[in-house]
Amino acid sequence: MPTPLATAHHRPQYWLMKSEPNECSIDDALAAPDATVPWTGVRNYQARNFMRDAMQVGDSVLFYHSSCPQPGIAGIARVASGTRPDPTQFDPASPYFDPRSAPEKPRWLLLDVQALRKTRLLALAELRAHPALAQMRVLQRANRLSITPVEPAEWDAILAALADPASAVA
DNA sequence: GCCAACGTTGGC
DNA sequence: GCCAACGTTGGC
Repeated sequence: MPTPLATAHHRPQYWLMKSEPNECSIDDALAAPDATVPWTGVRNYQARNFMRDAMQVGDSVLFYHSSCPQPGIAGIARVASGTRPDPTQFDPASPYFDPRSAPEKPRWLLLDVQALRKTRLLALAELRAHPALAQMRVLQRANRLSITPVEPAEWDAILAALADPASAVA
């Protein structure tokens, strides 16, 4: 799906990025130097194009834990660099190795993500139950994109839910 | 481990 | 360029 990029005013500035916590959890990201990790392993063209064409340094990121016992939003982060080739595509020992990609013509990109803080886990079920998030991209059925834009109103609703201890599940 | 959904591949 | 087969994602 094309993203409107014609004017800076309409460029998405909020994103949700999925990470498998047994690969890189919010704690892992916070423990990294400068709390910054290279976002390796994106192997989907749409997600790559978001990084390449739309995401900019300073954009806000919901750090989402996926493929784990407790999927949901686990922290807040920011885009910390522009894109560069993802070195794992050239590494035969990496699970992200892509034999069809050549260093002189890299197929896959990454950017740096800086973790800002850990939040309480805003579980997937809680996201689904929130009326303001009904249209949220990541909640649409069978969404497999690892990077999705987040609407400003959705961002606000999520931050409000994160800040509201009454809505926290013990 | 199951399986629905969807992206990618490759034969034609 | 079609489309069936295949692989992957990711919640459950």
